Amino acid sequence: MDEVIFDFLSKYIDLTEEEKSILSEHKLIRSFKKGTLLLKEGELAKECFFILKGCIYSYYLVEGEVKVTEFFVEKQPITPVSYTTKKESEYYLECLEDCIISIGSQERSAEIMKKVPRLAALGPTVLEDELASQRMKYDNFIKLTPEKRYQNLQNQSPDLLNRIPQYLIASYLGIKPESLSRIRKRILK
Amino acid sequence: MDEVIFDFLSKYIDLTEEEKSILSEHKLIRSFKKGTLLLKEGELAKECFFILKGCIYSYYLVEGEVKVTEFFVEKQPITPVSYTTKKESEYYLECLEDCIISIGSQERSAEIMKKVPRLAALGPTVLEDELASQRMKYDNFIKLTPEKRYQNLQNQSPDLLNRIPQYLIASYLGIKPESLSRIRKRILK
DNA sequence: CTTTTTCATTGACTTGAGTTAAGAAATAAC
DNA sequence: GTTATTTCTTAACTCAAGTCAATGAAAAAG
Repeated sequence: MDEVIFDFLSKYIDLTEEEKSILSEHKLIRSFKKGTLLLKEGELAKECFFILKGCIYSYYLVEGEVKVTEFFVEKQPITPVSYTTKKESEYYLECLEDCIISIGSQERSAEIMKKVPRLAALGPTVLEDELASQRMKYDNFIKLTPEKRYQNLQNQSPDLLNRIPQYLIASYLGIKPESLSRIRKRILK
Repeated sequence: MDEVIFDFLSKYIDLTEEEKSILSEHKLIRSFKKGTLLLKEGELAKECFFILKGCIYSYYLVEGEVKVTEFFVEKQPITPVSYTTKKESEYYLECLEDCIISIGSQERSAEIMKKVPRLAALGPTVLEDELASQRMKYDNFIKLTPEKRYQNLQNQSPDLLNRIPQYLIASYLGIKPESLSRIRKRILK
């Protein structure tokens, strides 16, 4: 299970066996049932997450309507805006499947940094990556029609389409489930 | 003119007069005429910018169509994605007005960091701020209709509406100029 | 296995944005 | 100040997404 974490970190840094075992000691891993809310609107996020198994999605509730902004799966870190800004969260984080998650906190991070100082340098890099992908996400949304967005999703992460109910995919694409149904029908021809 | 820079930096750090004068010495300031392209699609961004005066916008060209993603005005830093990723830019940066801009580069940043080491700590913070605002931008786009987006813009940055031609505002909102015209008419009632 | 609930599809209709084209208004150029 | 160019508005029409409602399919609960 730890391999999932090390695999993620290997993109940024080569860890020694010693360092890996320090990380293994310090990590906090928990399981959550499908439907569990990891973060609610109005709450302060005191934790950040790394998905070992399962799937999580973030959404706003706008006038009673769910507006999905992102899906997260294995090997992805989730740093809630509220975790960095220390302000109340405006969105929800919910488990879409039964999940196994590694949980981070400011204290635990500080502790680990002390023992593996090399990890500190990695912070800004991960930030940069997240900023870049966030921009891409926005830019794609601006540039493409719902239909193109769906086709993009099909090509870039076909796994998500098999794993996630269509009404949530629709919301993520910025349309209603009925419209997604029609788009799918249109594409088949 | 330097005051614009110090004013921006004061959000993150209190500089001594000495430090300020070091910055003043090292900065590179240039003027550009309206219409100048600071970055083109396919180019590698070797510079980042800080606007002292004027207005810049970023846009994609999708099948001959301009898709505006952002407007930048005084006191705003612009770090092109291409500057951090070192890959060819996918979008353009263009001066919407005559501009006075402070220009940054990796080399010059490194030099300044050497003389004012305290500035280094500021990097991740600025990154975090940018990530947060980028996320907000995306989330607003997802959550709101074009009409609401326009009203938001009216409330949050009325200055932009007076400064920027409406057909670019329309593009920024994700609609055509004709639709924005109609929205404005609808709102007036 | 059966029932219940949730999710996906379809159809008829409404609504708002896109398109095309024309003309008015505002800016820039001379 | 006049002309030329760019920008904004309006109108008629098309089209895709929203809405409402019904039905069918799939998944969860019993």
